[in-house]
Amino acid sequence: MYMEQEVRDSTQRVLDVAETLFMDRGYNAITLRDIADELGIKQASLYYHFPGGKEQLFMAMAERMFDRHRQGIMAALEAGKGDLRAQLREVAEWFSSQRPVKFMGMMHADLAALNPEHKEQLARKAHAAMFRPLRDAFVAAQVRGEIRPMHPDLLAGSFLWLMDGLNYGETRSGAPPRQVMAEELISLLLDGLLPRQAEPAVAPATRG
Amino acid sequence: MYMEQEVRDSTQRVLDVAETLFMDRGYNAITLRDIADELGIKQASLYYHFPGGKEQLFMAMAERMFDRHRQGIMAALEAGKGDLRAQLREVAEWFSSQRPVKFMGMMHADLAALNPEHKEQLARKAHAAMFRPLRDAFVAAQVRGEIRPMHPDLLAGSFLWLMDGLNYGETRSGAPPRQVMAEELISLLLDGLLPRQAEPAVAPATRG
DNA sequence: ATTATCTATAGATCTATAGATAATGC
DNA sequence: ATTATCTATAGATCTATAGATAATGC
Repeated sequence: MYMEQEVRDSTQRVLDVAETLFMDRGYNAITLRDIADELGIKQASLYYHFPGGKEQLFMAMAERMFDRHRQGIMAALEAGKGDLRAQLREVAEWFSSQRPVKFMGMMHADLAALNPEHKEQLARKAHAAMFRPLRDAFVAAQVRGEIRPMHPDLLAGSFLWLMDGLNYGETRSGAPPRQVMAEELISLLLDGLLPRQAEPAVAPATRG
Repeated sequence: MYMEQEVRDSTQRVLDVAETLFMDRGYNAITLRDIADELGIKQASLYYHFPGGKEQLFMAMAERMFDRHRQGIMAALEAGKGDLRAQLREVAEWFSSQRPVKFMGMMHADLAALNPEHKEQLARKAHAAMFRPLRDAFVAAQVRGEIRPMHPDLLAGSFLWLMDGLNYGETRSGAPPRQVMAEELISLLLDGLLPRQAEPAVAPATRG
């Protein structure tokens, strides 16, 4: 098992660097040379780890990333179970603990550069890892009556999209910290923008 | 003035194609050959219109696009003046009338490929064209008391970001039409997700 | 023997430049 | 003369392949 450990380590290091660079500047902007330089090795050496070249490296990086997020998101949803606001806070905290995802920037341009099978495969994985668990959480909250009925796909997409958005914009000097912005976004989603009336102790069961 | 008209026409055609391709797949994914092929001309001919090459072409395309959106967004805000929900609907309608912006996908990877001056210039223009008018509208709505106090930058960013998001995702077969999704997003922002109590005829002026 | 790297290089693009050509309108 | 295109090509990358080399652990 020593050998295998060894392999994992150096290959994981390649994936780490690939993830940083690809997520930051996109598939097309990053060359194998960029990745090799960052690792302090030669470009051709990457083919030892990924004989399929750039596309295989990208796929491996993306799949590892989605697996990690699937795990993190599901743990977050479990931790806040029964209370949507708590769940969303846990998910936001998970994201802020991670390298910025730039999930949508990736879905934008990067997927288009892959061959159709790989593209399909990654889109499916992204859906299962990030989208579906969140959508299920929104559906459950609707079943509990915690939130009003609304297209759960739209809700999951909006939440993910907004969380992802926090990772762009280079964090200007004047901007509040990410933690605060995430909390405000959750409040925006749940409470909305219109001023609230004083909350009654018990919600009336009225409906037109 | 005939000549100038002539020049505008063929150059505008180049910009039209450049906008479609660049916005769809990103700066790095699109080559000058792609653009020339789409136009039915040779790659070298593009240098007649843009001697500065690819980067100059991208800048001209982006600036034209932002000028157009500045105009459209300000007209939309004016049309719905005094009522934030009406304003947001008008802006959403404006966006749906336009080629998908993929504004954020662009800010993600594309800007990084430009030289620092161009990058700065474009970021500034994007801010003035799209962000600032919307932020001002949110501030005005807060002053009117139409919405609760909240960081207006975050609101403007979230709204733009969500509108932009509608342009990704390839519009699956099962998904509701963009028009409906935009309306739902506006309702999400303004009304929030929590179930509303029956609305009183007059809002109480209470505050802890 | 296996792991992880290297050098060298072929082949494919891509951007950009130089200079020629055809059509149009004075 | 101006406008808009073309051909040809230099120079710079980039991906990927072939085969050599050094270190480690049996």
